[in-house]
Amino acid sequence: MTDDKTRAPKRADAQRNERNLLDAAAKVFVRSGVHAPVREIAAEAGVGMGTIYRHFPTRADLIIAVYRHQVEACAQAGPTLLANSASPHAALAQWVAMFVEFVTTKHGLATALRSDHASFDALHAYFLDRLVPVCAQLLDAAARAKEIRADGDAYALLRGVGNLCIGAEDDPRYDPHVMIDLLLTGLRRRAGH
Amino acid sequence: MTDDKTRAPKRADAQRNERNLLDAAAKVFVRSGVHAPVREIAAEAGVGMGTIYRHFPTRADLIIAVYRHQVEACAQAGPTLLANSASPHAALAQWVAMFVEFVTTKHGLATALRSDHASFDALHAYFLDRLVPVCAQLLDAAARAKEIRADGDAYALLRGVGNLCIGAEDDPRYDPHVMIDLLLTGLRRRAGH
DNA sequence: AACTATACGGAGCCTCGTTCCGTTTCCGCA
DNA sequence: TGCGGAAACGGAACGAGGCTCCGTATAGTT
Repeated sequence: MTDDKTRAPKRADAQRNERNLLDAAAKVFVRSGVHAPVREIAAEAGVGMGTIYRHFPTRADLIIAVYRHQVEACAQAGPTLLANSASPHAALAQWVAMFVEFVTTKHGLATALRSDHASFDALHAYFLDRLVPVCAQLLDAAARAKEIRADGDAYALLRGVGNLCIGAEDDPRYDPHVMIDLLLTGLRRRAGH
Repeated sequence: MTDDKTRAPKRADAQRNERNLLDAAAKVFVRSGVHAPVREIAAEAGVGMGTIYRHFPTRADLIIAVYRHQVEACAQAGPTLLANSASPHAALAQWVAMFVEFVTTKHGLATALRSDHASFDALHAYFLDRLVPVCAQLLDAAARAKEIRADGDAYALLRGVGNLCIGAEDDPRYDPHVMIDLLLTGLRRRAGH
């Protein structure tokens, strides 16, 4: 699926700069959050701003590149958890917790995921494309095991959980885990039904 | 509680401008959302920008002033619903629905409520100060009626519900009501416990 | 070594928030 | 009625940040 050999091998300096940029961005995201000024990232990497925009036309592209590994890991954890957990619902809960951990750990990622600004469309699309199927699989398994209602919607659930993570880091009074537990509990089939 | 007579009656033109500004802001918020440029609001009202900042030092102040009526209505609806509903949980659900309706109806209000930007602190504070006690009262009544778990936290619930409303208007695939139902269901005491 | 496609850097333009201050307007008082 | 000064006004101007554009530098090729 990737394009290692497909077309136009990049020049050596371009490849080097791309790596530098990724490292620099990762560092800056930790320091100043995902919304750090473009200039700051360029400075950290020691390149001009033209370079940053050439490699990553939108901020979303850069964020995606920086966090790709973790998103992939999260996606792959789905089936693994399903195989190794006591029940599908437990797997779902663990997987959601993993997602929450990831999202809340990065300054402002949750907010960026929900930004309405057009330039973040690619970010939404990537996260959703990659994770909704995994979530759907977990939901499905839990539904088949009669542990949850059958009408769970993976897309909405992921959106909801992502939303619930917003503001987690700068508000000690608000703990998204509690709300997310409530959500997953609500999803559960009642004993009597 | 208001300061009609308390101090320094404003000049007639100042009062007039404040009204104009409120009307203009309301109109602009509908047209362009709560994040519309300050210049646009000033232009709509036919005043300079200095004027807008003099009356409403921060955007939050303006938003609060524009929506004060509705927030008050929402706050007052709490006790009324409690008195007139079949059960406290039903009242809670209705009240939350009312809040959701209000928040999702205004372009970007939900997002603004969760913006981490310092200038919106007043907005958070106002909404929370006004509505958390009402929510707590409903939660309390429901807990006393043994309809829900006793550990419900009004602050967290309101935050969570507000968060779940984010992105409702520009994503037809995401319906906050479903997620909020799940949340309230999760809050419910299980039959067996 | 010469040549050219690539890539680079950062000045510059744009939008938007916010401030500042010279000008205008209101209104109590003589 | 006319004046003086406090209260308001308006918008130019400044700073911060996003994004573009193009003259310059260089890797890779012949």
